[in-house]
Amino acid sequence: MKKKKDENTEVQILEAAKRIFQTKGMDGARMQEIANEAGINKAMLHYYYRSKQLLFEAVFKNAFSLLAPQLNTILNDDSSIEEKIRKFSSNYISFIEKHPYLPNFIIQELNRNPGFIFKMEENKSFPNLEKFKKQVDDEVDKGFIKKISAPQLFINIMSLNVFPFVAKPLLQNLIKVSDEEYQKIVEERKTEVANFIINSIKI
Amino acid sequence: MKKKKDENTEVQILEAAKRIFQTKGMDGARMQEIANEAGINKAMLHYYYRSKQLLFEAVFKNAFSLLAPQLNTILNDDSSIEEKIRKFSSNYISFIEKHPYLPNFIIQELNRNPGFIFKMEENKSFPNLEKFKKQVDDEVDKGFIKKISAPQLFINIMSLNVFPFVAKPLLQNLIKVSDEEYQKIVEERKTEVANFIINSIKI
DNA sequence: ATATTTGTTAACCATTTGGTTAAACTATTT
DNA sequence: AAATAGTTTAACCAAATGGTTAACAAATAT
Repeated sequence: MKKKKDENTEVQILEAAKRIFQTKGMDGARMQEIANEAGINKAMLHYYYRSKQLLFEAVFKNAFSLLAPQLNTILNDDSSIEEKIRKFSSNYISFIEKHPYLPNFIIQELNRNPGFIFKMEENKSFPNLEKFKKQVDDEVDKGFIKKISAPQLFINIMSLNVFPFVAKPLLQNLIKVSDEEYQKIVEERKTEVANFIINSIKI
Repeated sequence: MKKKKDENTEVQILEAAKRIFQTKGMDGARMQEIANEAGINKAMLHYYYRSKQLLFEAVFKNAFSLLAPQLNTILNDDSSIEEKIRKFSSNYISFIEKHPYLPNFIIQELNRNPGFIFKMEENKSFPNLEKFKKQVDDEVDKGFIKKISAPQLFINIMSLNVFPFVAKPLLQNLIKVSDEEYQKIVEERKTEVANFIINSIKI
């Protein structure tokens, strides 16, 4: 076997670590397994990332920085609340279909270690609710939408969009449908969710 | 130290295991930690439950059997859809406030091992959606509520009620509130969620 | 060309971990 | 009270695990 300076060994490790950590979580993942997945020696993981903890943090930050911009769609954007809800619901579901393990990974690891989110807050692209809050209050005042607090509306939007992915194994078995049927239901939700929310808040 | 046949050593182990498994998950939990929590020797865990896997399954089944009856409230009950939604949202949030780790535990472990739910399905109290489905279709036909499919409505109800607990570390930091304020917001949701849903589906 | 830095590996190491064992202790049966 | 069955413990064990080391190879600098 030849050895060559492979500029992206570091990247390959991160990609492999992403796959393993996102499916097995920090505790369930094994360094050896990540090395195998990357097709390299275990010592390389430590050479590039020092420890399991640091490698994990690199993966987590990476995952979070994918999710954050999605949230900003709904928060910092000049369209109306109604437009935002439609755009977000459709975009977000499409986005997660491309990264199915992402929401669960983030939620699971934040529950394991809630203090972890503070490391994310430093990031300048950390989602900020201020603008959304002002806008909701404003549209309520002007009588465009029914009275609702911005945090509650935000929680509702997130819940309806994210939960079906996070709880897929449970929901799918409760409503007793195949993978394909569940997939179809989720697909429908790209418009269904927005309609449901707007129905509820419109005057 | 005196030894006495303690009829509930087995129960104490289960209680300790519940606390540890529900906070750390299967992979993060350590048998020694469970033994310490129960105040007994590690060998006892194996004496009563054979292996970590079996102890875990006992805990999981126990947790699931707490949750299942809550779901049946909404599924097999003779009140109207509207009443069901109000009752469920209020009851369920109260219930989880008493068992805060439960939903996350179940969801996390089902994601780790989706095949696991089949072991639950055998249980006769496993929630069944048939009645709810009929009822929704019926009320839609009669024009009591807007057109919506039962699975979508069910997913919406579950999402709005469960997600705020599962994603607490994330949501709380996004809307930037203290523990007490978040707690207050969740409390409000006992009625807020039901109103939100009913607003959306009522004619 | 040669020295030096960077990348890579196999072998190794200390600790942790789930699980076992054999003996002791307690309760129950005879 | 002696035998038996059930409960508990300390000590032990093998495998797994995160991490290190020393030697070697490739690329880069001198």
